[in-house]
Amino acid sequence: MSTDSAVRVRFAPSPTGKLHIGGARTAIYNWAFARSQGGSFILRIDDTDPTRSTEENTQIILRALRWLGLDWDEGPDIEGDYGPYRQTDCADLYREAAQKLVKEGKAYYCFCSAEKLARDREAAKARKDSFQGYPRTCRHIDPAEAQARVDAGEPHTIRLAVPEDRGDVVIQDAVHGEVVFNARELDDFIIFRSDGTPTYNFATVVDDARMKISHVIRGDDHLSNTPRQVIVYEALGAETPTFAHISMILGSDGKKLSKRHGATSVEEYQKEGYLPDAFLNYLALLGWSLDGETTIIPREVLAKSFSLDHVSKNPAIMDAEKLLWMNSSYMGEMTDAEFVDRILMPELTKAGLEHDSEPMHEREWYELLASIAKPRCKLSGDVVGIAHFLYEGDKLTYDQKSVDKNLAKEWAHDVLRATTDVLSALGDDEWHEEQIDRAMEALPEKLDLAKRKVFQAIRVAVCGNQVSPPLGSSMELLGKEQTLKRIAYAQESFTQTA
RNA sequence: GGCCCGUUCGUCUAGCGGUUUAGGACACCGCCCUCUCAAGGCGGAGAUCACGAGUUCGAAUCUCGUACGGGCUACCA
Repeated sequence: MSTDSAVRVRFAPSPTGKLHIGGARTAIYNWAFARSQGGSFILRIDDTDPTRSTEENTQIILRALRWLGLDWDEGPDIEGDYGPYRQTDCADLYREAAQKLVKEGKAYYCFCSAEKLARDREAAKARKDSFQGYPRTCRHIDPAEAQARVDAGEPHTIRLAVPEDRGDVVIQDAVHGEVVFNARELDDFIIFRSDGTPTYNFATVVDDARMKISHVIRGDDHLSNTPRQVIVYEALGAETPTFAHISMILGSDGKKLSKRHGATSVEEYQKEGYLPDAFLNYLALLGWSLDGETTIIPREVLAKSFSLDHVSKNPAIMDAEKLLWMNSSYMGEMTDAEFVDRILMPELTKAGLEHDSEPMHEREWYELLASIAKPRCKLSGDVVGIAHFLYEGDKLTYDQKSVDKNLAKEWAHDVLRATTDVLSALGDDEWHEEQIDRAMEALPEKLDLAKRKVFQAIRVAVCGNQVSPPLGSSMELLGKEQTLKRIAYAQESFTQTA
């Protein structure tokens, strides 16, 4: 535990791929923890592996984090007092730190080749030895001799000398509680590769210590690495932070999340039409709960009330259905105006139905459309399918099945004729949802037909499908002229005149 | 192989020794609303709390073991 009271947490992705769901949740927890504690959230790019890290991935990750609405206080693009914020810019720092440890006898040069080590490991495995790690061969080489071999250019790595008498490494994990490891089970692990680059367990600790990180919140896969890192902190003479290891996210079959489970990257969810707030809410709840009752948790509440002791220990299976529900729920909570600006216009424009420069209708028209589209959308793009019939003009596509079932009937002709009569009687200033509905109200009785028959016939005539938004509002949106035109066309083309 | 972690309705979870006939959410089913589709309202079904011992007057909650799943054991992160 840090004596420095300032809470500083970091999210440190390696840009070896896009930001996946698990990483996103780790970022969310770090961010929410920082915000709830009034601390700092730091973004660091852990790109020590030059062969797999790319600048493109870094940008994708940054973009995904911004989309999620996670703002960081220090990072590669926001210089703070603890830079650099990319590990590739820290090469000298790691080298100096490692050499200092060698000088102090806390680390040593190892000349064993990777091939030999692999062979030894295989042999130990074959013998079923209980200890299959590094036998500390080079630990006992005289320092002067080792230095001479290094100076002569002999390939070498640097290994940390785990203190013989270290005993138990006890970790007070904020989500798991006390976890005990025996230092004897730890190898003298490599902290510097023969190519002169630091390994993960070394680089992160150097950086976390340098950046005064107070809480390390990361995936469960690092729990077993933690004792190694604690040893590094101790060798460095740095204070160990509080650790919090969060569980993994699994696919629907309980296996590790992969492509065959569908979308795995944040980018894909964005493209599929999920709202950042809904996505954030869903992910936050996957392994954390506010009180066990509340499911809709706005980001401000998350940023205020997140706490590590409500983080669950067990792995969570990603539930796409619930995410979808969450998304529709967030859309439903928007005001019509918000829905128009954030969903409707962008989607209609993307679909080529509207153009940025000049909207085809008045603002009220879009807000009315928003009010009927909202409860019918699960994903942003769904509005296009709902609104499409309004943009088809005279070239409405009629669904054949709907026509067969509702228009190609003996009653349909009369229904449409009677509808035309009552609607024509409405003045232009009366062309509103309520008036339209009222005008058509008496039709079933007048025609002595079931409501369902009557309105479904009208629906198909006007919307082209037996499934559509409510008739009154649909007609209002369509306009009197277009509505009557469609009815006339349908009557002529599909109905049977006895 | 060794070490470490996890195990409450199908899924996410509440639960921190008695208030529990184990609560909520998604999904599912039914009813209501209704001109279709949604949304909404009401209700239902669904968990021998992985299993087995122990501690205790009392255990989903504490301890130990077993099983199953996962992680680490790399010159990956």
